[in-house]
Amino acid sequence: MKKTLPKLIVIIGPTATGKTAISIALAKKFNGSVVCADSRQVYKGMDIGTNKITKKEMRGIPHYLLNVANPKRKFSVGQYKVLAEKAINKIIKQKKIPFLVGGTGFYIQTVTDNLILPKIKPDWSLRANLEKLTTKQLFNKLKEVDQRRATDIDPNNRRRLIRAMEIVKKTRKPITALSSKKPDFDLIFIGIKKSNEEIGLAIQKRLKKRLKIGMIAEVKKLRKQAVSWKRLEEFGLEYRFIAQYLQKKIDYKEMIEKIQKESEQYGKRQMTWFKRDKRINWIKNQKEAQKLIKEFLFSKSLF
RNA sequence: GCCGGGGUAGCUCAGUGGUAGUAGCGUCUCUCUGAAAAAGAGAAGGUCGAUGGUCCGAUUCCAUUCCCCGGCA
Repeated sequence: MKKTLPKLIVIIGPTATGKTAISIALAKKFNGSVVCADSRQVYKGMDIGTNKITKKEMRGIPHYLLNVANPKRKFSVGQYKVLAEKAINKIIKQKKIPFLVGGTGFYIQTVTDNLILPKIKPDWSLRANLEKLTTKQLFNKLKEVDQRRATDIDPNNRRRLIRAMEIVKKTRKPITALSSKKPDFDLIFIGIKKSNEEIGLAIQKRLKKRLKIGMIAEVKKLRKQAVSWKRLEEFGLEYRFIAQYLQKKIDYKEMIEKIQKESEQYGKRQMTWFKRDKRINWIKNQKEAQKLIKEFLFSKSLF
């Protein structure tokens, strides 16, 4: 007898496709709570710039994994996975349906595929040291200490090389094969797809609106809270270019153009990630999603 | 109208008498196990404004012509 896993509904899609609106409607309909999967919305005080849902827009649906990190500190997938699973289990205990909603593919995958991440936290001073080596040196070093990982890693990708070295140095042994456990949930993936043109227009519209309601002021406020310019640059998109604008490195028009363009590119990159996952049911509208979820939740399992 | 600068990849520009550049940006494809709005890889695009001439050979030299920019009038 196969034990039945708790159900998890995953809603993904690139930026500006209306994930938020659809997820609220669906959560309302199916007694759900939302777990956000967005690598920037986890930070406190980053609301307008990340397009974070407002209290009002939630319409009473509980949201988890928003505002769980301090923007001055670095947050990462490892932390995300722990917190997200905790939230999902809490929702299940309340006899509600968890909706995992967001655009950060890696964060989502870590939960849906139950990836086993090496339990080594980032060590920023070690990384700074390794950063001094050339890419080739890093790769050769890794080959010495961990043959296996050296065969499947991208030898040009310094960031990955450094991470791999970090793990070996801390554990003092080679990295075990990358792996995942059996998933903890019965999953359905719903993807919201739109044309690049539609996305471009939606980005434009929402950018205009957010500038009006104080997106620049939000960045100034973060600065007052001692978030460095460098840190703001790291966040990318609106935070990066507003920071550059406030430092007079670019003018207002340029700021808008860059946010627009890079947001569009970001959306395409998100699609590159999502396209690989054949489990995703791509939908055009809310109705299709509703139908899929209804079947998923109520039809008797055939196994 | 005169003087000067320019018209080469979607854009900004390199460049050379023997049919153009590993250029930057963009575009497309892709990778992805603790920075993921991150980081990395690959590919496709021009026949060098137009016409005529010199030359074995012109994108490169010459002439004419069209267009753009700056200055003078």
